Amino acid sequence: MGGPIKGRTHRQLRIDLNKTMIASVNHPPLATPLADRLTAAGLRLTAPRRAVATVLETSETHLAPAEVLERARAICPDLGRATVYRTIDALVRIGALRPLYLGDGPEQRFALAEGGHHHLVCAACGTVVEFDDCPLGDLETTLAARTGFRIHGHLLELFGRCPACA
Amino acid sequence: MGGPIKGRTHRQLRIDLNKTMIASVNHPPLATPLADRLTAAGLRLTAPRRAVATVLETSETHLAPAEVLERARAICPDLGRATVYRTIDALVRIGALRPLYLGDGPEQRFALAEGGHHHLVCAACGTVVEFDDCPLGDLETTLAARTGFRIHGHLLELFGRCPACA
DNA sequence: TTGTCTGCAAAGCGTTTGCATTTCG
DNA sequence: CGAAATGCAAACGCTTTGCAGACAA
Repeated sequence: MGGPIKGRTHRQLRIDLNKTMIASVNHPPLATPLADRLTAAGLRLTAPRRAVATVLETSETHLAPAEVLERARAICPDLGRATVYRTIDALVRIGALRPLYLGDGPEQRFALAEGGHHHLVCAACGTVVEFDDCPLGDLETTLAARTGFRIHGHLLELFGRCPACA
Repeated sequence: MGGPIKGRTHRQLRIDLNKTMIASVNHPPLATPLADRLTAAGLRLTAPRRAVATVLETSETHLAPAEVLERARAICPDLGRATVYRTIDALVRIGALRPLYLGDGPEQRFALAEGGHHHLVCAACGTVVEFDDCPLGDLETTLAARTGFRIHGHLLELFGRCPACA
């Protein structure tokens, strides 16, 4: 039977490759608060939205809607599921948040759109190693000029097998 | 009301940046047939699996399970939904296929794991521009050496707004 | 032959929607 | 005050699972 893809857990490690990395350090995002992004986009800033924004901004990992709901309820107890989805939708459309897929279940996960996200994903066990630096500054510039896109950030996922699964 | 993220369609364009691109051309994957990968992994090669593998290999775009089912039925008429999901699961776990998210609906999409996939995604309308070259060869090598991962391929998604939506 | 794989249909569950009410501006 | 946003709960639709039969090796 097709094995349980679900068996894979959502683990995230973080490594610092500064010493061995190429160049062009990508400093962490300035993290203009998501709340500001909402108002700047002409959307109303409500308590539920503020709670969702705060959770997304302060999380160390890439959250799924259910996790956002759970954590945000600590700030805004009456928060409803639907509002979480709707707020995330809004943030994605404004370009403040971006969807991503880490391969450990059918739920969607999100990350701040600003800056870059770099993952090393194990196809077998779902382990995700995150690293901070990457040499994509030039590419972003080139592509922006060439295509007319306004680029907010990027996601780089290297896919393979971790030492334990290889 | 939270706008319909669904309103965004799954469009894919393709551009050739050879002329303006940096260097390090990433030649297309050798595409060891997916069917071979299955047998190599000790899995049985059945007609349904062969059909799914063929569809995934020959598609120009990144398919969702429902699309794979539809197309594969042209080859294997009795193919069932469950088998498509199970086969995709198997392919992901052996590292031949990789999940990805393009932001235009809740369904998962997949791409061959070998080689690279490079997208320029518009946060507003969901348009995806695909490009073929990227300068990540060195990074893959460095990371593989540093982390012990065996890297099959990568996904690079630049997130922003297309000219029309900006 | 035998354990794997398949199709079917039901179950599961993450996401979306309708609507009356509340809230921001 | 008027439009936008919210919560609830039902509706949806994609994905997974149980099982008996079919099939690769």
